[in-house]
Amino acid sequence: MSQAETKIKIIRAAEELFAVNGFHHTSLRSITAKAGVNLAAVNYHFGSKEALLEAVFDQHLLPLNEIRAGRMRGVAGQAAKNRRKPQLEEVLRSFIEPTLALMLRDAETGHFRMLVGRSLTDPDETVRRLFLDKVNAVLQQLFQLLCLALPQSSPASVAWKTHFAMGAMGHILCLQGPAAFFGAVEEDKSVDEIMEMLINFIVRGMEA
Amino acid sequence: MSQAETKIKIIRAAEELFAVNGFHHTSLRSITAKAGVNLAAVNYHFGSKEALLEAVFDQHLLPLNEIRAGRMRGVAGQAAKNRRKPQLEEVLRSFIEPTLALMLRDAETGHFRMLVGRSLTDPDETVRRLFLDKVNAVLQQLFQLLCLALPQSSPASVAWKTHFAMGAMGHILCLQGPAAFFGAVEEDKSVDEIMEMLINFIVRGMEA
DNA sequence: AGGTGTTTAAAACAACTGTTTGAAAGAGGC
DNA sequence: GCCTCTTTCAAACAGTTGTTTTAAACACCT
Repeated sequence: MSQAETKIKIIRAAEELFAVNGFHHTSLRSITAKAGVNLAAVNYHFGSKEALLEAVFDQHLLPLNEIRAGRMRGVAGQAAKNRRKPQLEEVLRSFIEPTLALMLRDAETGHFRMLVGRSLTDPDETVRRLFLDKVNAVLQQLFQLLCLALPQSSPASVAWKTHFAMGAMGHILCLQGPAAFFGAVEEDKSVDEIMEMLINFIVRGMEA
Repeated sequence: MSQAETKIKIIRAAEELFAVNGFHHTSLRSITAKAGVNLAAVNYHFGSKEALLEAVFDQHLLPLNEIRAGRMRGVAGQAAKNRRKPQLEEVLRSFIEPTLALMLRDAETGHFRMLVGRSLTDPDETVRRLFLDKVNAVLQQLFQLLCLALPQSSPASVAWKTHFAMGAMGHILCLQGPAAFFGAVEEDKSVDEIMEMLINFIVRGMEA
């Protein structure tokens, strides 16, 4: 088995187990068993359990950050060229659409969705820091753009509204399988419908 | 030392450590060390670590649930008496105000705030279930009331909007200390200002 | 083929976990 | 005083964790 194969098998297994059981609740033994590799392979290929988590993050987050940053630059550029402020909905779409497209649309990354949702508020400081460092730059970019889109709001207000928005988005990423929290009523919505509802919810909320 | 004293000292120490480090990252040894009691005291007085977590939840959640349920019944009763639908903002206030009043106002329970915020999406199924079982009834009550307040929305839509709202509220409960995420701009807001912003955000979002 | 560097394998390591034990100390009634 | 019940204590238990170690297997080049 080639080096790349083993690493990929480990990452795949780790992604699922980290997402479902959490980082700390997942043992290297369960990862390597699921991946069909030897226990020592993780430390050989990645160095440590924590470095493995970082590899899982990077695999999806690095490309996603590229896309989000690109779209946000596009929105900012268009606004600057036309000498007007960026549209609130445009700004939010440039961040949310790529995020949820990756997280919700693709069945393959369904597990990664939960991992991201929980990493925002993981009880473990290590996990939180690792994740936040990966997305900090793009979050700052989003905040700057929102300040331009909402010139009548103070930066402090925009900051809190951004927190509300992140909370709303992050929470639905955490939901397990068919989310039957309030009866079974949530199920009869498509992913796109949910995303449109979320964007609408946040736009109206931020305009307030 | 009386039995009650020891139990209270353990609960206090556990509340803080569970909130800051998470349930699984907190060892019984660190709890008993902080509380100044013997290691075996937890299992003697509570039976298990999990039962201790439940005791921490109950101490704050049982009274809080009473208050929330009472206020929501009040709103529902007034609406029924006047033969009109309940006001959306009234409904949300009856749930959010008691919650945030307990969580944010009281410095003593600042730790419990984080514990609640994280329990909603804790990676550990045990913690999540334990918490959700404690708040499930009042969440269902909230959902029913929101359906009445938003008759033009389908139950499925209301369910998702409720998820968004819970996410926004839960997320700000998780924030650590002075939340300096986007510069240091979040700090110059009082707790009441934040709560009003949050209610406003959710009301507008749900009306959409 | 032979040698070289990389990858796997099983076992052991040291540290930590929640829980249990059995004896010691304490409290309260008579 | 003594007796009984409750509470504390230090020690040990059994299990799991991430990480190392040492040797074997493999792949690849000359």
